[in-house]
Amino acid sequence: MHRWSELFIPTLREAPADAEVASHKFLVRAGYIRQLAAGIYSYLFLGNRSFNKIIRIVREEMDRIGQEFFLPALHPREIWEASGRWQLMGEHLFRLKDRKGADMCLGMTEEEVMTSIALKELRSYKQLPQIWYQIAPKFRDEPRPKSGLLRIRQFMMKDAYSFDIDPAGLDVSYKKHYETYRRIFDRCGLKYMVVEADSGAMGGKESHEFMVRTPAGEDQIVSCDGCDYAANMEKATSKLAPVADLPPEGDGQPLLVHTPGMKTIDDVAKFLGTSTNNKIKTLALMADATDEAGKKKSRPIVVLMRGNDQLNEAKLNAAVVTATRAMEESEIRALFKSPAGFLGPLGIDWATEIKNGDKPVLLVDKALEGRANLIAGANKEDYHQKNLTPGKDFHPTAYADLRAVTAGEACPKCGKALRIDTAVEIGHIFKLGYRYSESMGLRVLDKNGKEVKPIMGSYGIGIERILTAAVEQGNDADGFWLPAAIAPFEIVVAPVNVKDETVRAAAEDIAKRLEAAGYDVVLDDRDERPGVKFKDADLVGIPFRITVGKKVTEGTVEVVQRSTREVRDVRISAILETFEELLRRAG
RNA sequence: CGGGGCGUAGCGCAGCCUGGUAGCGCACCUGCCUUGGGCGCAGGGGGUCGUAGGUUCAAAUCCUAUCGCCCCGACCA
Repeated sequence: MHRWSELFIPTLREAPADAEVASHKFLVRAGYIRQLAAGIYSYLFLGNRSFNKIIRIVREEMDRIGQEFFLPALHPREIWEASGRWQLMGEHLFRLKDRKGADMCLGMTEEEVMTSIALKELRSYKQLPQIWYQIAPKFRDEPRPKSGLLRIRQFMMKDAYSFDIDPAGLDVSYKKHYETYRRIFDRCGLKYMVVEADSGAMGGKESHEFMVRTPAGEDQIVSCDGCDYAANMEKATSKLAPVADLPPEGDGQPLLVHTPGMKTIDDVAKFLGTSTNNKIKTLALMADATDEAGKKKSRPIVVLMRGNDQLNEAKLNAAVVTATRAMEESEIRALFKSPAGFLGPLGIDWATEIKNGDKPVLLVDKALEGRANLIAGANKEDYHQKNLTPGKDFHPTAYADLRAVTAGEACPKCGKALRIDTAVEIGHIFKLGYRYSESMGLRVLDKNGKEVKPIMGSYGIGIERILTAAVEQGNDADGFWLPAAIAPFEIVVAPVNVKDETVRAAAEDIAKRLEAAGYDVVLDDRDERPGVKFKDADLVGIPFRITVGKKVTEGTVEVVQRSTREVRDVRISAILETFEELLRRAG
């Protein structure tokens, strides 16, 4: 039996000054965690108990679809070199040397190790499909660890990898994970959304993120209350209200207009008496790269958008497959022959495709596709152009969805108003495709004895993010409450006065019986005043409290539900039935 | 990496401007008292003032460097 008086549960009255978000404050105050360094935390008794319960759920569900491995955290450089990520990951990868001077790194994810096992061992289509997973620490040298356990440098991750003979097989493995993830997060008692996501630098096609809404989160999620549409901002779209085009002026050819000193979209629209949505916003960006010879070369990326739309950088990065930065004044003048404020698409020899070629890229947001008689800068100080029609007066390298969705716009599925929330990502599944089997040379023989590349999927769950999200999801001024399935204890039994023998014995008896019935119980047998015990019980995340007080003489105790603070008097003789109802049936 | 803030006892803070040998609350220890929401009284222990160097008779305090932590941004499989 767990007796509080013998346990190390260092609760604090005050949160550390450097904690900002609720989960950080409370996990420290409740004695779950202590910080060792930026983004590195120790889990104490309560934290570790909760952690292990989460892991057990993840393991039970993953065992239904896959096989658990345990892979090294310490990796040789070679396998990362082979996948191309020794370079790609840059400073994010923790690197070190062994005594012989050989380069090593700490695993930030395990595609390389899993694939290297697969490539040595998998020979035949008969061995596929495979789903291999592990639950193990991951290391990422984050430029800015933050918000307690939300973004840390060492964390526990369940990572799984699937190998299939063909895309149809991958669809099956993907779906299995999708369903398994739902079961895991349901069992963990989280309220979450599944959103369409950008697959990021990992490549691949289909991708879903499992998100929990909380102001502490780092991701922006667009969702619809009217239907099941939900997507990451990086991917979200909306049904835009149509904008009336201006009538052509004069002969309909591009028309130079004098706009002295009018540099901003608003200035120009007001000056010309039109809506900002008939004005083109021209964004001058630059993509830096190094060529084979190691020489730096930059390629201009110019983006055109509706006047009052905002660019979503993740969408842009996905479209051009590289990071971009704003152009410097000198670069603007070199390309446009004009100062900023009067930029436009005319008079520049744009590339005809994004890939290859050194010519500047003109990307036009889809919201401008099919529009006519727009207004843009004339690439001449104090002048703009009217009557500009994309495809007629200038030719975009490509059209792409680049605009950031804003709250209140119409859902692309059902048309209701979209909402935008911040959320924390607790899981991510995506179809990797052939990236690693390609780069690392994974091949098996198919039915016809022909060598084929298996297709892979990759699936991750952040263990501490489940805990963090649960705390963010259930807390108040006094502390937090975890779903019973992941709480360190389900019930705390609090005798109001341990010096009162009747009370003490009754509490002891109740705790024993509940424990015998299979509940995780802690008996707060400390010789403390009731207030101290109640405050601690409220703080530490245990979903139920049994208060054993004077009413024991009448055969009654109080059962308090932490989340609602609902109190009910329960006959001691009926205590097991009560929790049967409260915990077992509630799941 | 750019911008900002902070390092003084386990936690929260004051002292620094104007240099004079470190203080408050909570926590902790002992005793008494109390027992349905962090009780009361009395006594007590604990600090290289992040680190290094400098100025000075004297540095938590002034100067320089450095390390660490937090926040905003950039970044984020």
